[in-house]
Amino acid sequence: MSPEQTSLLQGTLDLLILKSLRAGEMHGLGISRRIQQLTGGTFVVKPGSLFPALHRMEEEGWIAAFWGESENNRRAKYYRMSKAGQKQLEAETKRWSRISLAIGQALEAS
Amino acid sequence: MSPEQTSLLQGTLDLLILKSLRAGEMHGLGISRRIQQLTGGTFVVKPGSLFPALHRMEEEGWIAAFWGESENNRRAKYYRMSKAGQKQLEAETKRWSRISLAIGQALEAS
DNA sequence: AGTCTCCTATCGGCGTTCTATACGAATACT
DNA sequence: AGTATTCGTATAGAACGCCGATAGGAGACT
Repeated sequence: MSPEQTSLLQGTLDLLILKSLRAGEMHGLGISRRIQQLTGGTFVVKPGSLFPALHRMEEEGWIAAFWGESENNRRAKYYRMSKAGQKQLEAETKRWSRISLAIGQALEAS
Repeated sequence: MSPEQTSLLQGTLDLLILKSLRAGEMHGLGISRRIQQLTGGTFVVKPGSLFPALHRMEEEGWIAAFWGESENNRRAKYYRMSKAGQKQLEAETKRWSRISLAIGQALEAS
Protein backbone atom coordinates (compact mmCIF):
# COMPACT_ATOMS: atom_id res chain seq x y z
CA MET A 1 0.00 0.00 0.00
CA SER A 2 2.67 2.48 0.93
CA PRO A 3 3.52 4.29 -2.29
CA GLU A 4 7.06 2.98 -2.62
CA GLN A 5 8.97 6.19 -2.42
CA THR A 6 12.42 6.70 -3.74
CA SER A 7 14.96 8.81 -1.96
CA LEU A 8 15.64 11.68 -4.23
CA LEU A 9 18.77 12.30 -6.17
CA GLN A 10 21.02 15.01 -4.96
CA GLY A 11 20.51 18.16 -6.94
CA THR A 12 16.91 17.37 -7.71
CA LEU A 13 15.32 18.92 -4.67
CA ASP A 14 15.87 22.51 -5.71
CA LEU A 15 14.30 21.82 -9.04
CA LEU A 16 11.19 20.36 -7.48
CA ILE A 17 10.85 23.17 -4.98
CA LEU A 18 11.14 25.83 -7.64
CA LYS A 19 8.71 24.01 -9.82
CA SER A 20 6.23 23.86 -6.96
CA LEU A 21 6.49 27.58 -6.34
CA ARG A 22 5.73 28.35 -9.92
CA ALA A 23 2.09 27.75 -9.06
CA GLY A 24 2.16 30.55 -6.53
CA GLU A 25 3.42 31.30 -3.05
CA MET A 26 3.28 28.51 -0.55
CA HIS A 27 4.51 27.61 2.91
CA GLY A 28 7.05 24.93 3.70
CA LEU A 29 4.90 21.93 4.37
CA GLY A 30 2.69 23.01 1.51
CA ILE A 31 5.64 22.74 -0.81
CA SER A 32 6.42 19.33 0.57
CA ARG A 33 2.90 18.17 -0.08
CA ARG A 34 2.91 19.64 -3.54
CA ILE A 35 6.09 17.81 -4.47
CA GLN A 36 4.60 14.56 -3.34
CA GLN A 37 1.57 15.28 -5.44
CA LEU A 38 3.50 16.44 -8.51
CA THR A 39 5.58 13.29 -8.54
CA GLY A 40 2.67 10.96 -7.96
CA GLY A 41 3.90 10.03 -4.52
CA THR A 42 7.31 8.94 -5.69
CA PHE A 43 9.17 11.64 -3.81
CA VAL A 44 8.46 12.43 -0.20
CA VAL A 45 10.45 15.34 1.13
CA LYS A 46 10.76 15.33 4.86
CA PRO A 47 11.35 18.37 7.03
CA GLY A 48 14.97 17.53 7.60
CA SER A 49 15.59 17.84 3.91
CA LEU A 50 13.14 20.57 3.09
CA PHE A 51 13.99 23.37 5.49
CA PRO A 52 17.71 23.39 5.00
CA ALA A 53 17.06 23.53 1.28
CA LEU A 54 14.63 26.40 1.63
CA HIS A 55 17.05 28.37 3.75
CA ARG A 56 19.84 27.74 1.33
CA MET A 57 17.74 28.85 -1.59
CA GLU A 58 16.61 31.95 0.21
CA GLU A 59 20.21 32.85 0.88
CA GLU A 60 20.88 32.23 -2.77
CA GLY A 61 18.19 34.72 -3.66
CA TRP A 62 16.02 32.30 -5.59
CA ILE A 63 13.09 32.55 -3.23
CA ALA A 64 11.85 35.16 -0.76
CA ALA A 65 10.17 34.44 2.54
CA PHE A 66 7.58 36.23 4.64
CA TRP A 67 5.51 35.23 7.62
CA GLY A 68 1.84 34.66 7.18
CA GLU A 69 -0.97 32.50 8.35
CA SER A 70 -1.86 29.07 7.02
CA GLU A 71 -5.28 27.82 6.03
CA ASN A 72 -5.48 26.42 9.55
CA ASN A 73 -4.75 29.65 11.36
CA ARG A 74 -1.22 28.70 12.09
CA ARG A 75 1.91 30.79 11.86
CA ALA A 76 3.56 29.76 8.63
CA LYS A 77 6.44 31.03 6.56
CA TYR A 78 5.49 31.56 2.99
CA TYR A 79 7.86 31.43 0.08
CA ARG A 80 7.66 33.15 -3.26
CA MET A 81 9.91 32.59 -6.25
CA SER A 82 12.05 35.55 -7.24
CA LYS A 83 13.13 36.57 -10.70
CA ALA A 84 16.49 34.93 -10.08
CA GLY A 85 14.61 31.84 -9.01
CA GLN A 86 12.76 31.83 -12.30
CA LYS A 87 16.07 31.84 -14.13
CA GLN A 88 17.38 29.12 -11.89
CA LEU A 89 14.34 27.01 -12.60
CA GLU A 90 14.95 27.30 -16.31
CA ALA A 91 18.62 26.44 -15.89
CA GLU A 92 17.90 23.40 -13.76
CA THR A 93 15.21 22.24 -16.09
CA LYS A 94 17.69 22.32 -18.94
CA ARG A 95 20.22 20.53 -16.81
CA TRP A 96 17.71 17.84 -16.06
CA SER A 97 16.86 17.40 -19.71
CA ARG A 98 20.48 16.93 -20.59
CA ILE A 99 21.03 14.41 -17.82
CA SER A 100 17.86 12.53 -18.48
CA LEU A 101 18.60 12.34 -22.18
CA ALA A 102 22.17 11.20 -21.65
CA ILE A 103 21.32 8.44 -19.24
CA GLY A 104 18.35 7.36 -21.26
CA GLN A 105 20.48 6.94 -24.31
CA ALA A 106 23.12 5.09 -22.33
CA LEU A 107 20.55 2.64 -21.06
CA GLU A 108 19.10 2.04 -24.48
CA ALA A 109 22.45 1.08 -25.93
CA SER A 110 23.10 -2.58 -26.62
CA MET B 1 34.56 23.71 -27.97
CA SER B 2 34.71 21.62 -24.83
CA PRO B 3 31.71 19.30 -24.86
CA GLU B 4 29.87 20.96 -22.00
CA GLN B 5 29.83 18.17 -19.46
CA THR B 6 27.47 17.98 -16.57
CA SER B 7 28.53 16.80 -13.18
CA LEU B 8 26.66 13.62 -12.56
CA LEU B 9 23.91 12.99 -10.10
CA GLN B 10 24.72 10.94 -7.07
CA GLY B 11 23.74 7.36 -7.51
CA THR B 12 24.07 7.50 -11.24
CA LEU B 13 27.68 6.47 -11.49
CA ASP B 14 27.11 2.89 -10.42
CA LEU B 15 24.41 2.52 -12.98
CA LEU B 16 26.64 3.75 -15.77
CA ILE B 17 29.54 1.58 -14.72
CA LEU B 18 27.41 -1.54 -14.59
CA LYS B 19 25.85 -0.70 -17.91
CA SER B 20 29.31 -0.30 -19.42
CA LEU B 21 30.41 -3.68 -18.15
CA ARG B 22 27.44 -5.40 -19.72
CA ALA B 23 29.33 -5.21 -22.99
CA GLY B 24 32.13 -7.31 -21.53
CA GLU B 25 35.08 -7.02 -19.23
CA MET B 26 36.97 -3.78 -19.29
CA HIS B 27 39.67 -1.93 -17.37
CA GLY B 28 39.16 1.25 -15.40
CA LEU B 29 39.99 3.90 -17.93
CA GLY B 30 38.20 1.85 -20.53
CA ILE B 31 35.03 2.09 -18.49
CA SER B 32 35.52 5.80 -18.15
CA ARG B 33 35.84 6.18 -21.89
CA ARG B 34 32.86 3.98 -22.51
CA ILE B 35 30.66 6.05 -20.23
CA GLN B 36 31.67 9.19 -22.04
CA GLN B 37 30.81 7.52 -25.30
CA LEU B 38 27.52 6.03 -24.11
CA THR B 39 26.30 9.39 -22.90
CA GLY B 40 27.40 11.28 -25.96
CA GLY B 41 30.07 13.16 -24.05
CA THR B 42 27.68 14.49 -21.45
CA PHE B 43 29.29 12.66 -18.59
CA VAL B 44 33.01 12.61 -18.05
CA VAL B 45 34.07 10.45 -15.15
CA LYS B 46 37.48 11.37 -13.83
CA PRO B 47 39.80 9.00 -12.00
CA GLY B 48 39.07 10.50 -8.62
CA SER B 49 35.44 9.53 -9.00
CA LEU B 50 35.89 6.32 -10.90
CA PHE B 51 38.31 4.33 -8.79
CA PRO B 52 36.67 4.81 -5.45
CA ALA B 53 33.43 3.71 -7.06
CA LEU B 54 35.02 0.63 -8.58
CA HIS B 55 36.58 -0.37 -5.29
CA ARG B 56 33.31 0.13 -3.51
CA MET B 57 31.43 -1.94 -6.04
CA GLU B 58 33.99 -4.69 -5.89
CA GLU B 59 33.61 -4.81 -2.14
CA GLU B 60 29.86 -4.91 -2.67
CA GLY B 61 30.30 -7.96 -4.86
CA TRP B 62 28.82 -6.44 -7.98
CA ILE B 63 32.01 -6.64 -9.98
CA ALA B 64 35.14 -8.76 -9.85
CA ALA B 65 38.65 -7.60 -10.64
CA PHE B 66 41.74 -9.27 -12.07
CA TRP B 67 45.02 -7.99 -13.40
CA GLY B 68 45.70 -8.16 -17.09
CA GLU B 69 47.33 -6.29 -19.88
CA SER B 70 45.78 -3.47 -21.85
CA GLU B 71 45.72 -3.05 -25.62
CA ASN B 72 48.82 -0.90 -25.17
CA ASN B 73 50.84 -3.49 -23.30
CA ARG B 74 50.24 -1.84 -20.01
CA ARG B 75 49.39 -3.35 -16.67
CA ALA B 76 45.69 -2.85 -16.18
CA LYS B 77 43.04 -4.04 -13.78
CA TYR B 78 40.08 -5.56 -15.54
CA TYR B 79 36.59 -5.68 -14.19
CA ARG B 80 33.83 -8.13 -14.91
CA MET B 81 30.22 -7.91 -13.79
CA SER B 82 29.10 -10.62 -11.38
CA LYS B 83 25.70 -12.21 -11.13
CA ALA B 84 24.90 -9.93 -8.21
CA GLY B 85 26.00 -7.04 -10.39
CA GLN B 86 23.54 -8.08 -13.02
CA LYS B 87 20.76 -7.97 -10.48
CA GLN B 88 21.96 -4.62 -9.24
CA LEU B 89 21.93 -3.28 -12.76
CA GLU B 90 18.34 -4.31 -13.17
CA ALA B 91 17.38 -2.78 -9.84
CA GLU B 92 19.10 0.50 -10.60
CA THR B 93 17.61 0.64 -14.03
CA LYS B 94 14.16 0.33 -12.55
CA ARG B 95 15.02 2.94 -9.98
CA TRP B 96 16.09 5.29 -12.70
CA SER B 97 12.89 4.74 -14.64
CA ARG B 98 10.82 5.59 -11.63
CA ILE B 99 12.81 8.73 -10.88
CA SER B 100 12.92 9.86 -14.44
CA LEU B 101 9.22 9.36 -14.86
CA ALA B 102 8.35 11.15 -11.64
CA ILE B 103 10.44 14.20 -12.37
CA GLY B 104 9.34 14.30 -15.95
CA GLN B 105 5.74 14.37 -14.94
CA ALA B 106 6.41 17.01 -12.32
CA LEU B 107 8.03 19.24 -14.91
CA GLU B 108 5.22 18.81 -17.37
CA ALA B 109 2.61 19.94 -14.88
CA SER B 110 1.16 23.38 -15.31
C1' DA C 1 -5.73 19.59 31.28
C1' DG C 2 -4.17 16.71 28.00
C1' DT C 3 -3.43 15.22 23.51
C1' DC C 4 -3.25 15.75 18.69
C1' DT C 5 -2.07 17.97 14.42
C1' DC C 6 0.32 21.66 12.07
C1' DC C 7 4.46 24.11 11.15
C1' DT C 8 9.13 25.42 11.55
C1' DA C 9 13.82 24.42 12.96
C1' DT C 10 18.53 22.43 13.73
C1' DC C 11 22.18 19.11 14.50
C1' DG C 12 25.08 15.25 13.53
C1' DG C 13 26.09 11.89 10.45
C1' DC C 14 26.81 9.72 6.24
C1' DG C 15 27.73 8.45 1.49
C1' DT C 16 29.14 10.13 -2.87
C1' DT C 17 31.46 12.96 -5.97
C1' DC C 18 35.31 16.44 -7.03
C1' DT C 19 40.00 18.48 -6.99
C1' DA C 20 44.48 17.76 -6.64
C1' DT C 21 48.26 15.04 -6.48
C1' DA C 22 51.12 11.07 -7.05
C1' DC C 23 53.63 7.32 -9.15
C1' DG C 24 55.12 3.39 -12.21
C1' DA C 25 55.60 1.82 -16.76
C1' DA C 26 55.49 1.85 -21.91
C1' DT C 27 55.89 4.54 -25.92
C1' DA C 28 57.40 8.66 -28.68
C1' DC C 29 60.51 12.31 -29.55
C1' DT C 30 64.91 14.56 -30.53
C1' DA D 1 70.51 8.37 -24.35
C1' DG D 2 67.70 11.34 -22.24
C1' DT D 3 63.43 13.55 -21.97
C1' DA D 4 58.56 14.08 -22.53
C1' DT D 5 54.19 12.26 -23.11
C1' DT D 6 50.63 9.02 -22.71
C1' DC D 7 48.47 5.26 -20.20
C1' DG D 8 46.72 3.34 -16.11
C1' DT D 9 45.90 3.07 -11.18
C1' DA D 10 45.58 5.12 -6.65
C1' DT D 11 44.49 8.07 -2.53
C1' DA D 12 43.81 11.91 0.51
C1' DG D 13 40.97 15.94 1.59
C1' DA D 14 37.25 18.72 1.04
C1' DA D 15 32.65 19.96 -0.48
C1' DC D 16 28.19 18.85 -1.04
C1' DG D 17 23.54 17.73 -0.03
C1' DC D 18 20.30 14.55 1.83
C1' DC D 19 18.53 11.94 6.07
C1' DG D 20 17.13 10.60 10.77
C1' DA D 21 16.32 12.21 15.08
C1' DT D 22 14.78 15.53 17.86
C1' DA D 23 12.78 19.69 19.47
C1' DG D 24 9.27 23.11 20.45
C1' DG D 25 5.49 26.47 19.94
C1' DA D 26 0.74 27.19 18.88
C1' DG D 27 -3.97 26.23 17.63
C1' DA D 28 -7.85 22.66 17.95
C1' DC D 29 -10.49 19.18 19.99
C1' DT D 30 -12.07 16.25 23.94
